[in-house]
Amino acid sequence: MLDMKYIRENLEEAEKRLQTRGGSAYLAGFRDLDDKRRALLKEGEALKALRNAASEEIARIKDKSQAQDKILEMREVSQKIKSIDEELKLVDDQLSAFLLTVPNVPHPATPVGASENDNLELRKWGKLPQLDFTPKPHWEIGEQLGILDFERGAKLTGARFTLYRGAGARLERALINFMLDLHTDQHGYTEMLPPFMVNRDSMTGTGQLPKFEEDLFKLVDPDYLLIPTAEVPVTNIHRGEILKKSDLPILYTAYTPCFRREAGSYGKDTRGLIRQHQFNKVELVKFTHPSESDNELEKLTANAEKVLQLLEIPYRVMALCTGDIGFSAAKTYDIEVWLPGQDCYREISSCSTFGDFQARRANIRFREDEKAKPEFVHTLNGSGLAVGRTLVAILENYQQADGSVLIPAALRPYMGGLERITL
RNA sequence: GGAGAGGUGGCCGAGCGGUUUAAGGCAGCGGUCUUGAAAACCGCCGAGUGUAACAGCUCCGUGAGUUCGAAUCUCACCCUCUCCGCCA
Repeated sequence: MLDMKYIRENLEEAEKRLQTRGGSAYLAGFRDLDDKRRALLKEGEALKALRNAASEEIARIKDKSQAQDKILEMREVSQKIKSIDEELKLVDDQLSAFLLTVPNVPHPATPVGASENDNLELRKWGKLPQLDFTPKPHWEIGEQLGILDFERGAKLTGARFTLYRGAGARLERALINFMLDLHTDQHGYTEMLPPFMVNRDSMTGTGQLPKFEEDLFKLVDPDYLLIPTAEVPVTNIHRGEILKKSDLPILYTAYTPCFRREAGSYGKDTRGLIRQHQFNKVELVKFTHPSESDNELEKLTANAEKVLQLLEIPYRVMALCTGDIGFSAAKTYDIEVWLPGQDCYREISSCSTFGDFQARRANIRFREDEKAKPEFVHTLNGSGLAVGRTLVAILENYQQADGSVLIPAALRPYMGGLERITL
């Protein structure tokens, strides 16, 4: 959520910056609602002050029959207050509902552009594998080795669900442990294991609600929603809290499955593991001092990159442009991994800073010093990494001419010493 | 699922219709004293909104209601704890 005061005082600038995302008239209607709200507030408060003073007076009069005039007068004032409050609540609800649907203002460093074609490539890492045979896509490798079963996944649930088997299941689990160990032991993150379903307040805090409900899986009876990313429960850990400045930055990592409806992506990536309704991810989340968030985004991205470096898989880092960043994000780096079986780079991690956008929604604050007023922290998060897509990258980059797949050296201890997956 | 108890400021905890601007304590901050520390004593010490600064207004789990006036009374919901049942 944007700062109302900022919008009020910088309406044109805010609108202009928002429009670099590609839409138009993001803030239309704000001025009217805001003026109306403030007028009602002022009127109501004046009447309440009057009533409070009169109530005190009535309290002091011992013989209440002497106070009848005042009481009758206040009865009318209270009626007036009630109707103003009702109207105010209506306007208030409209205004906050409106503000919750306005996306974040892009960071000044986010390159301006209309679509993913305008994203900037910042750096490349690793050598693309030179294969003396035609590389296969991971779904063929996985099916041939008997470690990925797409048909039975569909039988058990439906499209975009996959059954992992044997060394495939083990590899997924090895990757989860490998990533968590790296981030906790080497990068200073504290491991969390949060609930996989959350309430509406949590989804609103990070920005999934109210605008993106159709992307979420919902439970029927308690009104809970399955998390689309660990970002939601982990960022909401500190919802409504005032943190100690000395505790910042707070670094959390968490493994969770992620559940996404993928509404609107019918026919996209229908083969293989790339786009599933349920996938595993190890997430990195930070709560930082506002002055440190830019730095911390660089570090967080480097932490995610480290996973691919240790696995020795080539990748590149992209700076997303204003037209391609997510609703809550101010600035985003995508890490794209090389997939020889598909002859392209695919997103495997998305690392973002949200500025105070989520902190304002979720009311997460800190104090500059003991006596200072609380201020909003900055929140950041990134995949470290998407596990299923990492498994895809291993299958495609480490595939051999005979159909087997080598296990990256860093992962072998997590695979019981297994060096190669064969039929 | 059944029965009971309870949700008050960073924490503990009083208050159950009108000097409550939420008692008191702990923690925290500042000071006196001290070589220094501790102890003792004194002062400050929730959040939001608003103002040049005051003032004003709102907030005692959430929402509705009764009343001139609600932390306090009524109703609904949420959450926590205890016991019973069931259960990995």
